[in-house]
Amino acid sequence: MLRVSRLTDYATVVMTCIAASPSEVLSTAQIADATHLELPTVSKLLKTLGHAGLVESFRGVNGGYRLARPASAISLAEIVEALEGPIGMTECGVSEGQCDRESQCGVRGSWQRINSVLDDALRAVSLADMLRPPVHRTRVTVALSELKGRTTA
Amino acid sequence: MLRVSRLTDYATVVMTCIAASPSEVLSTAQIADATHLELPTVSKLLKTLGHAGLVESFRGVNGGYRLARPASAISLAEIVEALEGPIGMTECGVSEGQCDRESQCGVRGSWQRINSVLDDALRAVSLADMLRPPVHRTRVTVALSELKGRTTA
DNA sequence: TTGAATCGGGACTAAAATGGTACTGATTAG
DNA sequence: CTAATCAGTACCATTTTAGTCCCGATTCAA
Repeated sequence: MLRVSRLTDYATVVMTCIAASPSEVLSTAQIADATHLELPTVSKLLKTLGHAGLVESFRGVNGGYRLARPASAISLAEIVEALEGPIGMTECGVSEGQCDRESQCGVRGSWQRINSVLDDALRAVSLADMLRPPVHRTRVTVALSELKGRTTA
Repeated sequence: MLRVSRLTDYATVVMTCIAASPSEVLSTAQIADATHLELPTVSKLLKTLGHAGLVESFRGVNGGYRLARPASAISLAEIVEALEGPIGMTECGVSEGQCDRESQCGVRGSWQRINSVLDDALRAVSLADMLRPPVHRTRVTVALSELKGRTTA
């Protein structure tokens, strides 16, 4: 099964939880409580998300976290990248010459194409989309038509 | 980084290698040599691919492997599924109630949508596509327009 | 000024997945 | 009958991942 790490999965839940109360500063404890995740885990996630510039932190009493930008301006891709680094499904890009046949180039090219499709799909889903009930969502469709235009060349 | 396991990556290389010599029976040793992968690793991969019905095996002297179907009828998705099971990026489907808010439903829905895009993209790339040089490939484009039609509803 | 609440950063541990290896048995061709 | 080859299983080492803990820094408020 292709997968995203469990922490990344959690991160989307945490981000959605924060997005559900915009303009409120939520403490780690509140978020952990609401999401039913362990507090140290949530803390670690928020630290990472903060480094990525996705949430703002406030120290001291009544401190906590808030979205750094409106939910509509934060994409699923950014959350994934914050936790896992650049989006990609293989390590072809880094490791060299494990198969020097011309066929291998085709393999690499195909994977890169898959990566690109996935990346665009992730980029097309915003945090605001994730807040909405799962029906009648249309942003992915929009993204795919853009994508079609782009890859037709 | 989102990823597919290294073995899955290897499997695509092995499959492409076999596809490059259609109607020939290649031994594990030949394939290992051509792909620069360890022989036991290739052996393990081929067994798995055989179970999935993607390659045919022949025992005994001059035995080996051959594609079970034409390369154009084998998709990247099938290779991935053979190695990793059903395609999906999260385990939301199995684990229950880790977050009982309505927001969580949005998260799950979004991930399922991503899964679907990815699945379709993988299904749109055939082994024959991977044999071709990486320029002027058009199948993904075709697939995306189909996909657009499908998700527009 | 003091203390409590809270984030920040890093180190650490335990568990799981992964990749790779070895060995033994079954099958087939010559 | 023998050598070549696939089939199956069990095993081990390494890496990655998840999760926890600790302590310092910061802020608010009494």
